[in-house]
Amino acid sequence: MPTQGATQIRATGLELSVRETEPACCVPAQGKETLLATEAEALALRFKALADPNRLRILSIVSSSENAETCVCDLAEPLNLGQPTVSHHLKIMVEAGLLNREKRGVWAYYSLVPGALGSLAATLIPKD
Amino acid sequence: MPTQGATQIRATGLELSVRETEPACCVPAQGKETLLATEAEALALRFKALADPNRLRILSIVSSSENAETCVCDLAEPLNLGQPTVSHHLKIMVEAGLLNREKRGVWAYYSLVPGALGSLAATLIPKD
DNA sequence: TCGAAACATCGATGTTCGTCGATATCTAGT
DNA sequence: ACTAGATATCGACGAACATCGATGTTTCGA
Repeated sequence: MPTQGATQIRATGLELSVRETEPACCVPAQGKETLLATEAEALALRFKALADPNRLRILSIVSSSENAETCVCDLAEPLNLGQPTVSHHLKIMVEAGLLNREKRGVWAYYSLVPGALGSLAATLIPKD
Repeated sequence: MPTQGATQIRATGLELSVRETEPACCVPAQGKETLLATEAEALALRFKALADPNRLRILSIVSSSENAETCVCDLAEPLNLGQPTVSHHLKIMVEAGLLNREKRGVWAYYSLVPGALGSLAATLIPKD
């Protein structure tokens, strides 16, 4: 249950009963739309893909590899992780749209989705 | 041990007779430093602060507020969250270096740390 | 056709996380 | 000092997560 005081001020929209005694806290964003819940959820999904140390290192390895292509066996060893764990992390980043997966023969090659990290970064800078 | 290092590890006395027939998989990054575990952990901590829908909406509200300052009571209602939950999210983002907290009287005002989001975004762009 | 290798998927487990209610702390005004 | 309001902290609970071992799937070579 929310408290009453601030709610009334908000409901009426402007500063009617509040005199100079109040420093006008709890006056929310002027009706402007904030991030919708659905967009926030989608964005959070992509940041969640970056919110793990091992996934960041995977990205680092993939992006610095020779042809910008890496297979699972290249990752498990330097990260000290089991192969199923690496596959799991890769899947998360593929589903987040950060990595491409291409299967050639027995191997699966992973590469950065061009511009994916850039567009994510663009959502962070306030300028528009 | 960069270039050939992992190859001999994988060999283990069996098949190192691979010639031009193989596309040379499992040849890891040639000596290129990947993200150290400690840096990855620190970076992941900051991305973790962005990996929640409600925290992203809090950032959106804070950054679009009039004076770029918001108090807790401005956030609890539009997000449909309890006050303790909002305080908890704010604390996480303050500890991640994304938000400033300034207490004036009874209220606590939160604002963006200038450049914090920008520097985080900078870690995402491949940057050549 | 069989077996080996690379990778994905499944099931389980211990940990972290988001949320809430209750409570503590801190401040301003009476 | 006392009270009321804003915020922080605490303890608990359910959901989500990272990791692992075991197993399934696919591909290639013998």
